[in-house]
Amino acid sequence: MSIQRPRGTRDFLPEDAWRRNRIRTAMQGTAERWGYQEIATPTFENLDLFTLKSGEAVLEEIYSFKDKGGRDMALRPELTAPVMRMYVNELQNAPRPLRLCYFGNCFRYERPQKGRFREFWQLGVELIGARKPDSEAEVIALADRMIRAAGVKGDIHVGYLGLVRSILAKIGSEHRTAIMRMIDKKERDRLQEYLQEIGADHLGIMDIINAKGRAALDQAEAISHDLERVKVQSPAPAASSAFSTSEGRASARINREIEAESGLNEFREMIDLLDAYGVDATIDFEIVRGLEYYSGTVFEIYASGLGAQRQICGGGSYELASLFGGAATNSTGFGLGFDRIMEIASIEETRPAPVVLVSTPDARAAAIKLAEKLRDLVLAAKIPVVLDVMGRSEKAQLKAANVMGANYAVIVGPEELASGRLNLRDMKKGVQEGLSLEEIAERLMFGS
RNA sequence: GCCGGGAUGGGGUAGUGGUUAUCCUGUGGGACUGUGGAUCCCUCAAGCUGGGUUCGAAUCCCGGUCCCGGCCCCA
Repeated sequence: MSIQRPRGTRDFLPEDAWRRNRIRTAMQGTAERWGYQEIATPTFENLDLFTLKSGEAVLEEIYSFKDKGGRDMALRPELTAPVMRMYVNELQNAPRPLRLCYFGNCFRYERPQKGRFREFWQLGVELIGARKPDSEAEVIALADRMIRAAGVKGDIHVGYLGLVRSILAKIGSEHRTAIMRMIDKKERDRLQEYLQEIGADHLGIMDIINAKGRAALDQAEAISHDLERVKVQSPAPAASSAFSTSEGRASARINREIEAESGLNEFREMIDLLDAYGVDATIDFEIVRGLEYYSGTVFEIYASGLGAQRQICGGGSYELASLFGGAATNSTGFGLGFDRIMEIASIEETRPAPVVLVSTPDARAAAIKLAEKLRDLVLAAKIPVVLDVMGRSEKAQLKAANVMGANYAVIVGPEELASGRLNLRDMKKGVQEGLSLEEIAERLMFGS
C-alpha cells in the first residue's frame, strides 16, 4: 500500500502545472502593469494573527500546531492578515500608497467539495493608505481586468456597508449582529419578521436590500435622508467609544464598531469612477461580508460553471492595521480563488513542443555540447531541447521523440560531425535536411 | 459535523460467492546494428484498508481512509 496524499490536497501533473502557471502569470502580470508589486509572506504565522482578525471561531478550521518551542502556530488560512502584518511590521513608513499583490497557498480544515480544497491558492492585491473612492474604484476595476486576463467572465456585485450600518445605529445594538447575518444569508422572510418584532421595519432595510442597480443608489439616498430624522433606540452606545485601543487584542469580530456614518456621497463618487473605468458592476446592498473590519465598499464576483461555490472573488475596504498594532490606515483589497478560476479559465495557448537531439553512441559527447548551444539559441522561444538518457538506439530515440510530441529531431552522428551539417528532421512531414546549428535554431523559432 | 454516490495494474475498465481476475491504453525490450508513428512478440503491473459472514470474498455485512456531489461554514 502506497502512501496517499492528504485529504483535500492535489498533485499537479505537468500539464496542470503548466496551465496554472500560464494563468497565474496572465493575472499577476495585469496587476503588475497597474503598479502592484509582488510580495510574499511565510506559510505559517503565529496563530494569534488569525484569531485576532477573524475571531476564535476560525480555530475549528485552522491548521494549527505547537512548534518545538511550544509556540502556537498556524498554516495561513488567508493572506490579507499576513500582508497587513507585514505592512505594520516594516512598511508603515513607505511612500503612500502601497500597491501590493501576492499569490500563495492557504490552508483550511474544511470538507472538500467542488472548488473547495484543504490546500488552495489565493491571488490578491492590497492598496494601502490611499483615498477611499479612488482606491475602491481602482481595485474593483483591477479585479475585473485580472479575471478577464484569465478568460473568465464574472458578475461583479458592489455593496456598501456605511448605509446599513447607519441604519443599524438607530436600532438597539443587541440586534445588529443578527440582522447583518440575516442579510448576508439572504434570509428575507426571517429578516422581515425580525424587523417587525423589534419595530424597525420602517427604517428601509428591506427596501435597500431588495433594490438592485442604479435604482438602489437613489433609494439609498432617500432612505439616508429620512434617517436623519429618526430617533436612536436605546440602548445605543456612541459608535466610536465601543472600541477601546487599550484592549488592542480584541478580535475584529467582537466589540469593534466602525464609525457608522453613511458616507453615501463617497460611494456614489466611487460608482461614477467605476463607470470611467468601464466596469460593469451591479449595486447590491445585500453584499455585507459579515466581518466588522470592513469599513465601506465591499464587493464580490460570481461565475457560473462552479456548482455551489460560485464566488471567485471577494474584497472591499477595511481597517486592520490598528488591530495589528499600527496606526489606523485605510486599505482596499481583494482575494481571488485561484483554484476556482482554474476550473473555468479558458486559454488557447499550447506549450512549445520539444526538440529531440538524436545521437549515435560515438557522437554523444558532441551532442551534449550541441544541445547546450541550441538551448541558448532558442531561449527566447522557450523550446525545450532534450537528449536521450536511456541508451536507446537511434530508432528508439526517434520513436521516443514522436511520443514526446516533438515536431523536429536533430540527428547527430559521425557523418554530420565531419561535415558540420546536422540533420534536421521534420517529424510531421518525414523529411530532413542538412543545416548548421544556427540555421536549425532559426528554423525552430521562425519556421521555414 | 451531516446526507448521497463511489474506490479493481500508471490511466480507463469487465467481472453479483469458486476464473491462471477481463479488455483497452500505457511502460521497458525485441522482430529492425544510422531514421519515428503500422503490425507482431515478450515484459512490467491491480480488487483502498481493517474486521466479520462463509469450506471459499474483488463480489455479501460493519468500521476506517480517500474521491465526487450537496448541506453547514466560507476569514
